[in-house]
Amino acid sequence: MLTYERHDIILELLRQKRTVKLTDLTEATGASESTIRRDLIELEDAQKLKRIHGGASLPSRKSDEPTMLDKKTVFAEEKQRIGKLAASFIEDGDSIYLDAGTSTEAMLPFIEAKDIVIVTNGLNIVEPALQRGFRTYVLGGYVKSGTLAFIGRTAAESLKQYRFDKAFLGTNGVDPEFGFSTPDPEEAAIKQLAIQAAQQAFVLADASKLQQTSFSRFASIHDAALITEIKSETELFLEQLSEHTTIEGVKP
Amino acid sequence: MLTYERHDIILELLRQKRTVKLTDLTEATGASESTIRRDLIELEDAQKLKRIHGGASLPSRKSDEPTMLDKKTVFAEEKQRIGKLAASFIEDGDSIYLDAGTSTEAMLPFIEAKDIVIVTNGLNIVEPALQRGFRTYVLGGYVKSGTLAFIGRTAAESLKQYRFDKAFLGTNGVDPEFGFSTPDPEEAAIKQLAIQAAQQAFVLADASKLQQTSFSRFASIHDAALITEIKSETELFLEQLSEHTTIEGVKP
DNA sequence: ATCAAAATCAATCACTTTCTTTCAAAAACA
DNA sequence: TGTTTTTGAAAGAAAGTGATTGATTTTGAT
Repeated sequence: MLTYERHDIILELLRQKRTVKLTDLTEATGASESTIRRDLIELEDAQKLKRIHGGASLPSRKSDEPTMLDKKTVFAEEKQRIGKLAASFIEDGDSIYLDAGTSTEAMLPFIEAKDIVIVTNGLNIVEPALQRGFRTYVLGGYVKSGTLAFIGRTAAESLKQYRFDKAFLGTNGVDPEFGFSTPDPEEAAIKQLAIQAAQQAFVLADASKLQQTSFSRFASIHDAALITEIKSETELFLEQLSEHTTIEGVKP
Repeated sequence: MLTYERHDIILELLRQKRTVKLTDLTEATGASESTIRRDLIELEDAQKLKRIHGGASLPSRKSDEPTMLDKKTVFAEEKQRIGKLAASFIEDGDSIYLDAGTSTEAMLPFIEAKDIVIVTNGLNIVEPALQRGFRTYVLGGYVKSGTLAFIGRTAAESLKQYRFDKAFLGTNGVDPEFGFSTPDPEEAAIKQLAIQAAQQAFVLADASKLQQTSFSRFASIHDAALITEIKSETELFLEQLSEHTTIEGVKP
């Protein structure tokens, strides 16, 4: 087997799994440990991966230390661009639903429309919304500690009292066939009801959510418009997706 | 398992739950306590989390807003004493209602009862309640920007779904004839309903609220027990009042 | 408040796994 | 064939792991 074939196998496995064990690589390639180790050293020199005890992982973007911090800020900037785009769809006098989550929270600073009414199931939405002077209503119900979202029967009942011009939702997965999905079935149920109560529905998704599926589906692709960021690595996927729904994309 | 995978699991659990116990992590990862401890030390060095006795928590964000903090410290000690006394009435398995406001919020750190359910109409109550691991439900409805209280028709409707062992309420006025009162009629309405839905009702009042009346009455003196602090200047008033209702007082 | 019991922690040891270094055999190339 | 490159194996070094011990902190009861 040629050297570069092994390298390709290693990098491909790494892309799939984010971290790989040395034994995974020896099995996948049929080469000995020594050989794989030498491959890893070469690939690390080429900055294609980072060697860790027991295997390898994807390289950290910048100098080793502020990995997480960078990730957060980069992530935050993407969320803000998506939030700004989403906010631009809100018009004066609209009644809107804002799902719990950081994506929808990022919309608030960019909302310029006047006299709007906000309904939300997200604890994190309430304070920023009030601070900006919006009339704000919340669904009641059980508070899920992880996402600070109101879920359950009471939340669903509350939702039936409202009709929205627009609903904005977060998601954990976007897939052409499975549609939009999220890990918690209870949260999915609320999202579903919110979409039903809205004339227009928008799903906000950063690039990491594309081509993913999560446990509970809450809408099919054509039930809501997708608001996301167009990156080179997702461009093809989004193009295919655009046959099934509206896509509003910003470029970084 | 690779070290990095464990680290990811730890951080993910932490994001979900805000605080994690060591035993949670050993179960989730299958690693020993020693290993998890070492992981936590590494992650703390990397500022990814803060180690606490028994586990880990998210690193403290930014310092709290000075205005709110200042406001709290002024009345903090009296409120805490009252809160502690009020919390002592809560028993294992109770379902309790906590009114919006700082007085009731001050109870939370002192609640020792297990398996309680908390229902509240106060945004400020939710996060501290979740942080202490209580099952928490909120009323829905309109959010009043001043007090961060949920009020209005929806809140009232939500309230009808619950029955409480005990309800704890704030007040702006305590008067032998006019009873307990508060400036906002909408908030008064919610308080009234909460008292009706509870087997026992407690009103928390610091000394500044005694011998005061406010615009909207929500209960007469004998509808609820009063929890307050006995100071020399209010001693006489409280003695007179004790003919009409139960008074639970702490001394400074 | 004070004390004892329980839980949690830090430090250490023995053991396992993984890593580096080294060397010789196999493969590739001229 | 002779030379270079690649490969696999082996030995000692380094790192990671789990269990144990005694110290520290927290909890509960008096």
